[in-house]
Amino acid sequence: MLDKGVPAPKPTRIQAAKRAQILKAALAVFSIAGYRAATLDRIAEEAGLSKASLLYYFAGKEAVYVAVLEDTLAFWLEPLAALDPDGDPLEEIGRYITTKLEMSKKRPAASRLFANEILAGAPAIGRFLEGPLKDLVDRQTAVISGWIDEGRLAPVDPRHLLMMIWAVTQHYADFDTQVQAVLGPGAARKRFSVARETVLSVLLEGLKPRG
Amino acid sequence: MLDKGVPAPKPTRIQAAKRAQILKAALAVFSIAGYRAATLDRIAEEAGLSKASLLYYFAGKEAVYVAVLEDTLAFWLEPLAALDPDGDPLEEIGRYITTKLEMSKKRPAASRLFANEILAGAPAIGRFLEGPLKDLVDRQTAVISGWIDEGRLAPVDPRHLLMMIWAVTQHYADFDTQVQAVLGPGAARKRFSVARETVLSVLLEGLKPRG
DNA sequence: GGAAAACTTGACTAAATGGTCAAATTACAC
DNA sequence: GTGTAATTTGACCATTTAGTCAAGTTTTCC
Repeated sequence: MLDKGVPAPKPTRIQAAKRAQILKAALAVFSIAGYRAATLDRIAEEAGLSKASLLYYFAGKEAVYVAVLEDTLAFWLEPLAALDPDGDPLEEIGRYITTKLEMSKKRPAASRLFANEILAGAPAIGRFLEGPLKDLVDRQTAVISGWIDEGRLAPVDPRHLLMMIWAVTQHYADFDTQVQAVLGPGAARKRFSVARETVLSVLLEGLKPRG
Repeated sequence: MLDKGVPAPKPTRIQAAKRAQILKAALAVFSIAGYRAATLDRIAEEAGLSKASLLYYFAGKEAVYVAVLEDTLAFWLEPLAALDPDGDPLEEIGRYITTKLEMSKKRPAASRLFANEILAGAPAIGRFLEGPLKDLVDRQTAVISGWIDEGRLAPVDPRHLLMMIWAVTQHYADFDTQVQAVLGPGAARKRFSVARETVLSVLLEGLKPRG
């Protein structure tokens, strides 16, 4: 997005490797601390190089941040694009919920990174939200609306349905501290499997076409 | 909690007024920026006094932050404590959801303040989560479990049910930027009323006792 | 093996920011 | 009104941190 100068010189093997290394470290640090509290020194340490060296690969703190966001966005939205219009509605939505919960479990840093960014008012990805994200949501809500029109799903607002699913699934990544505190040390271990059962049970039952 | 020295001298009328004024400004600033990005200069400006003056009323940045959190916590949890064991389960839960959504609409700063704090790992209120909050949740999940045992509610894990409700309702405060971007300028105006309909419809239907 | 390019970093600068303090101003009790 | 306590703040200090740079080291390519 805002990488190289004009003619985009080919990146060396070392550049690719180091940039990936830095992005991994940056995700870890930004997702825990947020943009402002994260420091380049901390990211450099996590990536195993000096701050000056880090700044040889990225133009500045903001450039690192934007790169991490872009690097993670596509991955995070992938499952939504995978909704199959020809599949069974409840199965498709159930699979989407399961996948999103699995992602919250395995890649909580990605979810927290976005949570921090959106909470701060989405200064870096505001355009993305209004553009590509809205487009994807428009497309997939059309699929859901189709299912509703065919009477295979309860009639609810498809956009807000998606938001409910995002809210519930990402909650287990973003607010894990609270989840674990409230569940207590015993139940915290199984939190993701019980969450899956509960969420699937309530949402799928609530979405069944009404007699 | 960590206010005065030993004998707790009586606060003047001016002190009470100024502290309230500062807390209001601090909520606005902390909730948007998070702890680290918020500056005392910004809070002082918002409160209409100098930074030095602000520090006459509070021991330091952290003291202001803790005071704001404490000031907001009880208010935020109030509706949960109001669940009536003798009421109709679906009505009680529906009222809880409606109240929480209403709070997200009217006091989004409070929700965002907690979201930032929990995302950062709850450094300031970790003890509160494990203590008073967990106790309240334990008490109210017992109420819900009672309803389930009586067959008046679908059998779901009551703790995760509460988390679903928190997730969905607070989402509309914490992620409002995303919500508005995805809904588009037209639908954003009515977002809270459509959210209420959708959330109530899906969750209450999903919680009806199963035949 | 040598030169050029790519890479690395310690030392530095400038800006932001939490916090201190002494001096000035205001509020209040009598 | 006068004196004391409460309040206010400009000026200042110390620390943190993003970003620069020149001087070195390593890699690459012939």
